Amino acid sequence: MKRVLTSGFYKRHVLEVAPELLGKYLVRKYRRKEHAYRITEVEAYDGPDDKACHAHKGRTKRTEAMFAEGGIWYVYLVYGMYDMLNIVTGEKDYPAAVLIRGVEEISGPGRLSRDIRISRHFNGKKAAPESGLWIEDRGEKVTKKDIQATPRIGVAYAGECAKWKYRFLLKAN
DNA sequence: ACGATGATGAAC
DNA sequence: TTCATCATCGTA
Repeated sequence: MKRVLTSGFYKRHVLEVAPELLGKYLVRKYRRKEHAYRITEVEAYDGPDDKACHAHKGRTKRTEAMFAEGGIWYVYLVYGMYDMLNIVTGEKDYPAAVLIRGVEEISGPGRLSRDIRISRHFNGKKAAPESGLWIEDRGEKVTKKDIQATPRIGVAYAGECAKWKYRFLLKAN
């Protein structure tokens, strides 16, 4: 059973959406072929009070996509080299998103976007088959005890927020 | 352990 | 317009 996730799934609180993305499939259509990757690691970025969230300083040109309603991509460049892939969550005008940090067989968000040919041209696009990049539920059941929560990576600058357990991983079998 | 590499936002 | 900063990776 395959079901494409639609805006109803994404238009909820980011902390509800993030762990549910584990075990779902990121699907990339490229040159008429579909490639699916099982999501194993995500991080939540939640609104203006989260100092690790780009939008905590306010609405800017870069973060504009984060303020859209849930279900669109937010992609941006980091360290001058790598594009980070995020899916926006929640209602319009509330900035929150989930960073897709790892999928099976590919480690690291920088390699992920490079290997499956994602770049900033997806920024602001909808997560749907028409855009060539979306997420599917393939019927896998993931329960709370399959999931581990830890602090986020690479956000030491965020003070207190750096300690929040907003990173979710599938435990190894 | 560290350099590559460039957009971003804030300060001057 | 200049500067420090950065949600990373590959080579050492």
